[in-house]
Amino acid sequence: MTTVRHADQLVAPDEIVATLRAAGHSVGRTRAAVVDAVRRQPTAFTADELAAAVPEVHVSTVYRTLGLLEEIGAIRHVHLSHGPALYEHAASADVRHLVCEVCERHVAVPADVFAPVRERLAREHDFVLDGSHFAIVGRCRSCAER
Amino acid sequence: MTTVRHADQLVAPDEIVATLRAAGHSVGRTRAAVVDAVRRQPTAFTADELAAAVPEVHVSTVYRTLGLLEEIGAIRHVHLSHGPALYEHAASADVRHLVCEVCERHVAVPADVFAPVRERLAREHDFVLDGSHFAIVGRCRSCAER
DNA sequence: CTGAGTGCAAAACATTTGCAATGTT
DNA sequence: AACATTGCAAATGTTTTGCACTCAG
Repeated sequence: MTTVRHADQLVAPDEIVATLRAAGHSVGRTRAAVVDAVRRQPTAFTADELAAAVPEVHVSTVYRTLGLLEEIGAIRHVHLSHGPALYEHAASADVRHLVCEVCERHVAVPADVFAPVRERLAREHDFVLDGSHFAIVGRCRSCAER
Repeated sequence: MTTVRHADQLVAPDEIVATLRAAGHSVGRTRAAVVDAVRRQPTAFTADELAAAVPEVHVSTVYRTLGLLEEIGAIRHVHLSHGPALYEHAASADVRHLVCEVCERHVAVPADVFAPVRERLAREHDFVLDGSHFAIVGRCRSCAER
């Protein structure tokens, strides 16, 4: 199982900063540095990885900025099974994350794979499936074979 | 959305204790009390709820016992979105848990609802879906309407 | 008697929060 | 100056663990 990485979605230099300002937030060096680091991350990254990329910024600030970026819709986060949340650029393709509960590796698959269950759950159980915020857990081939 | 509760699966008085002994574990009053409390719980319960039912037993012991019961296959646990894990009698029907990410309520639906995706994920992505250990997250009708 | 089981305190982990200090506009 | 943003330390909530003590077989 290979970890699929979506096409790198590097948002234009200050698009995020612009949105931030438009929403009435101030952007000083600290915040600018975090935003910049976000842009430089591969599509899926943890808060910790991001924090490591900006050692001069305190972790709690990283979390706060991440929350803010999520609020303005620049990024979003998914929870894999256990462990830290994964952040991704909101612009990334409409994918669902599959995580192997054994080896923890994950793959992204097109969201429409779930269309049939989605429809059935909606029709028969009044339930709107949302595979975007929590990963779909299972086992990758090699781990399933054991 | 109503919280479906499976038929109460009260395992025979000392069936669990018997299995425990058969597996070479000793069962004193503490462990017996926890096992008894497990039997008295409705199908899905949290470690905390169980602990509350046996105030004389330390929480860490409750967790250890829960782990042991899981090891011998008497119970199993599911992770709803956030918050504590839900334990359930292993004997309960083959269901999958749907959790509303807004109101946190959950419903159990027959596992076969997922058969089509299961098959497709297996075929096209070498991935064995396991909806039994982590809940399927989405929104219940009333929360989805907002 | 001897190993399994238990209580307690403390750690683990990811994330959040209160507050005072600092920076931005 | 006025208000938003930060760093830091401490809290959060769930679960685990090390260790010394106690109990079951």
